[in-house]
Amino acid sequence: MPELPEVETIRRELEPLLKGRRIVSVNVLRPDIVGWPKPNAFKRLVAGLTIVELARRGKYLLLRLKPGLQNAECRTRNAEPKQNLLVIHLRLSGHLKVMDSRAPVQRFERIRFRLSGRRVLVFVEPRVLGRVYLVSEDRLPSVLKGLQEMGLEPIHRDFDAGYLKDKVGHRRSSIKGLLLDQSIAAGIGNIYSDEALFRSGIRPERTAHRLRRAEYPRLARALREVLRDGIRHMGTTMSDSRYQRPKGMPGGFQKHLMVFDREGEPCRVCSTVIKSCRIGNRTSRYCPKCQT
DNA sequence: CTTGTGTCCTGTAGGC
DNA sequence: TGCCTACAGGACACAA
Repeated sequence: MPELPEVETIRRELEPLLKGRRIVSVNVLRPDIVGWPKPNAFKRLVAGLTIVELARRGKYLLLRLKPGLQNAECRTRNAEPKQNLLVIHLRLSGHLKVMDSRAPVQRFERIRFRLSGRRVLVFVEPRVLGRVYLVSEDRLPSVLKGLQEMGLEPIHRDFDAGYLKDKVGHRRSSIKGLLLDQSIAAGIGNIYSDEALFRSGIRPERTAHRLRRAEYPRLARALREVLRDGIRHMGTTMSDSRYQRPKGMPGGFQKHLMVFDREGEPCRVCSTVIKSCRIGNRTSRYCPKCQT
């Protein structure tokens, strides 16, 4: 469930807890979670590096690392290509916790990073779809194609009606499906696409190339605003979702959802019953009256 | 290039 | 009560 607002909230809350800490060692409980390189190399290369900064691109969390300065071991390590980014993707159910180093193994714990200062960073991921990668900045495009081909984030200043029309104006699939494509609008998932389509009055199954000219600015604006609102409320925590902030707190945007997870309930604007439909193997919710 | 479909993986909700 | 199936979701591989 983590989409851009959830990952951004995690980034903001994690940064003060992780910045300046050294990764002492790594415990990999589920090797499948390590996307690159092989788990053993991952463990060896990440140990000893210091976290200097947390960044985010779409739904990817990026921990910028630098070699430790004092020990001699680092000089030999510098001869290898510099592995300076720890990339984490939470996929559907992943979350990150910073805890005391004595904390017991968590339910669904997949990886534990032991940190300086008696802390640990724990990656909890029930569905084992999330991934961690250790890459150098220059190899990022070849290892993580999704990051390389990522489109603009709707909160980027250049994301506007013109950009959106260029990307989807000629395409014949549903606008909903296209909004989930990270090469078009980075960071959008099922929740925020449904909400943005509601706000712009567009039905999810509408074919992109048949959108009217006036609908592009509305959609671009709705995407931008729904993400900003999501960030402001620190993300969406559904009753059945595992999204939580690093200290276990829920987000607050679920109280503001207009359509997502509301099928069968009355529209908050016009009281019409919210409907749902399947688009490319995903569920989409909309108001039949407010959205045309 | 574009589009749709299946897969990864596991817990949980709902049906019977 | 307990078993079974469907479903959830993001990214990507693959076929048409």
